[in-house]
Amino acid sequence: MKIEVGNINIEEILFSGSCFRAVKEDDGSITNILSDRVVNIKQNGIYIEVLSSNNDNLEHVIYEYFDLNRDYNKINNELIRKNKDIKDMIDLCLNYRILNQDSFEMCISYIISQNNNVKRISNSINLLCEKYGKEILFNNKKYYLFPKYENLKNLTIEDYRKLGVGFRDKYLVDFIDKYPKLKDINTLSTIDALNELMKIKGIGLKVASCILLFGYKRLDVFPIDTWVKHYMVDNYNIKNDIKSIERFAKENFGEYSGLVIQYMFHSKRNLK
DNA sequence: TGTCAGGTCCTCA
DNA sequence: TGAGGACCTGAC
Repeated sequence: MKIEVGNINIEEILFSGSCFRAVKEDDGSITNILSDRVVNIKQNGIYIEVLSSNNDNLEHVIYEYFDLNRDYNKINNELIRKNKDIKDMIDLCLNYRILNQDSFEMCISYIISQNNNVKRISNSINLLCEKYGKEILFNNKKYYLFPKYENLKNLTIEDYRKLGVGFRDKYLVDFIDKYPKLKDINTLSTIDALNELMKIKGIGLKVASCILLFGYKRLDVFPIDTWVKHYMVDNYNIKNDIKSIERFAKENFGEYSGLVIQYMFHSKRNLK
């Protein structure tokens, strides 16, 4: 299916660090696993050619996943109007979008991500999917969907340890244990949603912020990791502590703080 | 061989 | 209340 996506760069978005399962193929296309299907995407200018294991509602699914219904031009103009000094950075990110990923998958992925590297995070997630996710045959190859709560509810610490998640095994057990009792995050304010997620062992402010940003479309969170800390201290001359950085982001970027942090990553990559 | 990785928890002062 | 060490393990 051919879909017009406009001025975005699929490869840069999928490999920007928030998606752990996309794979680049020899022909330049990218295969990725969404919550209910496998997709293979090849970009040609403002169009993408999508092959999928499931064609139901495919255009809508792609639009949602790449956040194509949101008016980024409007947001960018608003950000630049308030902060003229970030125009150059935003100009490097006009082809970037925040992915809308499955919230359950984001919770588990970002619990695994703490104090970890991307390669190892991907390995653990792929192992988890292979063992407990639904098998899908696509292009004569086996793929595995991310497991559902029901597939994981009886797993033990030892089961997780076998996936190479290390000390995060007990965090995953605690998450699955508390998951059915969690309040509906979509009905909560961002502050309440952060606090609700942080009731789970192994979810601190950074992981909770990432979950809200990539799993719940909340652009007003600011996931501050060591990298963002360095960037903010170097570029904005702020004190090197989370509270100062948080205050600065809130005052300057407001409801789009999370998006601006992603722009910081993305522009830095584009400058390299 | 040692350090580090897109943090969080726990202990102790 | 906050500073600092411990934590799995594979990549570099």
